[in-house]
Amino acid sequence: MSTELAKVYEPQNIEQDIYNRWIEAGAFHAECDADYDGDTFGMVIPPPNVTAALHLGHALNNALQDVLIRWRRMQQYNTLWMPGTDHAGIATQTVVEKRLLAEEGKRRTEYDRDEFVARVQDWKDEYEARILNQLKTMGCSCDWDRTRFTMDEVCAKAVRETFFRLFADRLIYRGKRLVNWDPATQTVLADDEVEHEEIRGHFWYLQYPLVEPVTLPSGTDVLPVSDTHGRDAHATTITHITVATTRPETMLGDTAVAMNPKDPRAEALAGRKVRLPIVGREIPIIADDHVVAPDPDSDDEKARFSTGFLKVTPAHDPDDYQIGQRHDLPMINVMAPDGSISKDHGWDDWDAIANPDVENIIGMDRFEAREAIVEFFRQETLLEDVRDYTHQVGHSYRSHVPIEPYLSDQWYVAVKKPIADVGFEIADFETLRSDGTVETKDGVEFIKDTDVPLASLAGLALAPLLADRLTFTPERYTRNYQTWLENLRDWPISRQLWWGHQIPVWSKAIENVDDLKEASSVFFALLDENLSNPNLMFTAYEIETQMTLDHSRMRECLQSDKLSRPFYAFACLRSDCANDIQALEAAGFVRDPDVLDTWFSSALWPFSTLGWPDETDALKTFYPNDVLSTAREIITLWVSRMVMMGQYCLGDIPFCDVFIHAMIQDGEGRKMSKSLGNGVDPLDIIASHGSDAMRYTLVSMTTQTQDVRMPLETMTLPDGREVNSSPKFDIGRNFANKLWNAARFAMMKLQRVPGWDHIRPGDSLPDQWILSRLNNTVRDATAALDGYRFNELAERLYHFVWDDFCDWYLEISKVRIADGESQPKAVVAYVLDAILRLLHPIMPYITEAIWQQLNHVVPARGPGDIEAETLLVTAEWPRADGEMINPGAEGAFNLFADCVRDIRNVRTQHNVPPSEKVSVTAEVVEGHPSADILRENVEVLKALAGIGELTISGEAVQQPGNAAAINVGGIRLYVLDIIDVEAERQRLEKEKATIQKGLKGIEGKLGNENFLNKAPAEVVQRERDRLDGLQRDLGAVNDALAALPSEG
RNA sequence: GGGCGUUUAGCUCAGUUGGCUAGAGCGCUUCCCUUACAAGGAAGAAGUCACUGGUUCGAGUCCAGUAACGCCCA
Repeated sequence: MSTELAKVYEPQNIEQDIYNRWIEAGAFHAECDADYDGDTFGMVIPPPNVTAALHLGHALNNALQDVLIRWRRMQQYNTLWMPGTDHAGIATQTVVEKRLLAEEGKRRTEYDRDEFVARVQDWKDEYEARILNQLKTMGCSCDWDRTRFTMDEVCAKAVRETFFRLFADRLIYRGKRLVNWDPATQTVLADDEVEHEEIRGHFWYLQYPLVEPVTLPSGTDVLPVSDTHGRDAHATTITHITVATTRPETMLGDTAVAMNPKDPRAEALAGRKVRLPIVGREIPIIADDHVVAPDPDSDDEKARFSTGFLKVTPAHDPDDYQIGQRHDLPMINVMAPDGSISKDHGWDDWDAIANPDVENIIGMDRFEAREAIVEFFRQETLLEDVRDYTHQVGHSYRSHVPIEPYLSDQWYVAVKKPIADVGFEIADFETLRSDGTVETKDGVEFIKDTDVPLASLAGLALAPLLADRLTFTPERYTRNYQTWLENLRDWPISRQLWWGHQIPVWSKAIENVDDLKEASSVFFALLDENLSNPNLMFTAYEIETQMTLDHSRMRECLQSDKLSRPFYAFACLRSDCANDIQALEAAGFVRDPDVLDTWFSSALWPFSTLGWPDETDALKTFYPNDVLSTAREIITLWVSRMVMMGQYCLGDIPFCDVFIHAMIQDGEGRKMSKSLGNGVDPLDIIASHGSDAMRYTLVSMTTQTQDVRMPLETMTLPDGREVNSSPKFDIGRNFANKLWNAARFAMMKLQRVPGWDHIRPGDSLPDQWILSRLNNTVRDATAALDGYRFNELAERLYHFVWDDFCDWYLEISKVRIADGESQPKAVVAYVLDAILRLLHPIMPYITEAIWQQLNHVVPARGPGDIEAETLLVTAEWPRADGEMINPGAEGAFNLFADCVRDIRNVRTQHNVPPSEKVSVTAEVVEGHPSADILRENVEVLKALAGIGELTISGEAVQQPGNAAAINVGGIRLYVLDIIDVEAERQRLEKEKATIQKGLKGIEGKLGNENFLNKAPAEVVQRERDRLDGLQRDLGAVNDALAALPSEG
């Protein structure tokens, strides 16, 4: 490295080299020793999806994490920041499918599974490399040797083990349920993968003819749907009823019409039948409390639109599903997985009802079918009305198409089922019991006021929060987490995808005794004489009742050789033991083709990455971790499940602090996204501004709010590309440049630096002051980090460096060094040293670069004259020395600085060019500290304020004519030979007005009896002191005004 | 419908337990290419702290309500 620093900071020249040095030094690598008993600090990276390269949100989150880990590393903790990526099942599969379709014109189903997965693997390899490179470019100090991927062998083992344990604990079951189905990607989605969007749709009012006309008793009028229809209110015989629906296409699967039992018409109508148009199916009218009675004046929108009759489609609507369960209605599924109308997926009465009208609709897409059906009703004059209706419709968070409630077999995790044996002492349980936040119902402990059993997966996740062991910053997110868990439903974990962890369950339909025999032979073959096999777990699911058979029942069936009802037999394997698989498959068992929800593997991330279920040293050293930093939208999807699984698998929470960072929006408050074209690529910012500048800006923007806006502008990179950027990043770039130049200047001056032990900073006001400021800064910066107050950290350091160090201390040092003093050199070296340490977590590259140079120039600096550490990355974080915090010196220095500022102000007001020296007479009060302050810093004052002649007088001075008078805390300064009397008068009048404004406020307070009586004495005293000061200032201004030569 | 957030200078935002003559960065005005830095220096202008009430000696800060915008959940 050259001894000279470039004039302008050019990050591109140094970042790569410095990163390599850190890697070579192994600075990011955590040594794991199970016996290590020092402080550890661990974090896992929220594994970025391999779907796409990182965006600015990632840059923010990872910058914050890097700040934390670097800070703790400097505090000499044994630190681990675990890196890696997430396979992001549905998302990645979707983008790869799109690419294959675009580039090769082939659909997924035209490949076989292995072939397709290999293509996704290629994509993953490409993006994983890109992502890791992005992180490294940003300066992230992850332990790269440990980089994991949610589908690699280590993580897969943890997934497998967890699945097996859950399965063995009867917490995983298979069920036919109405799920959130994405017809585009053709997979089930969890509730939280569904986004609700406001849609302008319609309510269609469809008439269903009654099989026989019904006469209503008088006084039970059919309420008109709309006034324009002017139905005869006295009619008592009706031939049809009218249902209102937003999804007419589902009528093909209607199996009832429901009405509220309190509806006056219900008595006459319930139990009657209607004939479903198109389909011809006869379906009953039933009474169910769920139905909302019509009320045109209601606040409830549903009531305003309701006719009182609800078409019931149990296979295509969650509410209808519930009604169907209550009334034992048939479930008729009229759709194929792609959302088209189909007779082949559970349309049980097809043979009975098939007719040309309905056959015509088969094969149509659901939206096409909707139009066709509406048209049919219109043609048949059965369409009574169409009304506009704006409502929330669930959309897939991946494909963005409307979700279809769809009946299908899925695997679930039972989140509120009591766990027979948790297997660990959960510390939180005892805390909650003694808090009284546990109540026992029917022998089961519940978390108070919830239906969450303490010893359930939801309970395990909730307990540490309620016991205050898990905390969120900002605190308000606690509630998100809590309410979500309290209202949690079972977690559907199977996904109809190829990219992911394939479910380790083999199944076989047991329909007759031969099946049973075949199955039992393989069961017994795989069990040992104790009827056990640690690698194997059986369970079963009765097809008719949809009930999971318990273990003893199954064994009964097996041993009795009798089969009362058909069922599915399931075998879960803990590992892919070839022997077991072979035996199962030979007996007709087939492995479930589905894969697990991505979040299942993400939930294990904090310990799967550490090698669990093996008892590795890494696990012993770093589990539990300390902090998780992430975005708020995955608190439920991810954070809660990590806690759940950490507790379930290891008996402890994976981290105790969760920091939720803000979402970066564009200048208009919109989410950044590719489709809007308002995304920002971190690498572009790094290319133009440098990594440190980007990091500094992001950190300084991190307040406790939910969103931050980033006004965008287009920028041209050196390579000519036009990219999105933001003027905000200039903040960081300018600051980096300032620091660079300050260091450059300092090091130009740092020859023959005296040892710290040979200087006496206590003798010099500027030295005392800067050291006091420094130690305040160290204290505040550390406290800010402790409290995750990132913006405070950034701003505190900014102002210390720029204002205190550069604008004042260095400027003063120039004068003193020129004057032959060497002491400021030692102080500069020491303060710069501390600045580099303090800024390193935010701006690692530039600080390390300067550090290397400083080590070269002044290897030992600061108290003790100890040689500084070779690398800043592992150097020690400064500790605040309370002895050096000196409010007296700070006050004195402020007085001095005010003198400088006021003289400069006067110069500007009177248009004195910077090059021109002025003469100043200062009148001080002998014996007052201010007298010494001026006398001891004469040369500095002269230089900073551009003074030629400076006279300091302890005697009262007659205000010279042609002089501007300044009053600073008891010092009177006369700037001589100021010629512009009018400008001076204006300046003084303005000052007077300011003083009077202040006086008015204070006098108001002090004139208020209540203030004097009720406000704390110290506040009253402070006001009195301020009053004195202002009155003195006012007197001085008045004197000065009086002394001005009269006009003309 | 339930929950949360935001509303402070032209823009982006700070403002800890109420004590404020309300701050920062950018932008703006004036001067300065002064031997670290023009990505800089010096000086300056700029705000009924969304609105309405209340509590208090005292409210940007606490409470209640209103409005606008945004996010999450159902």
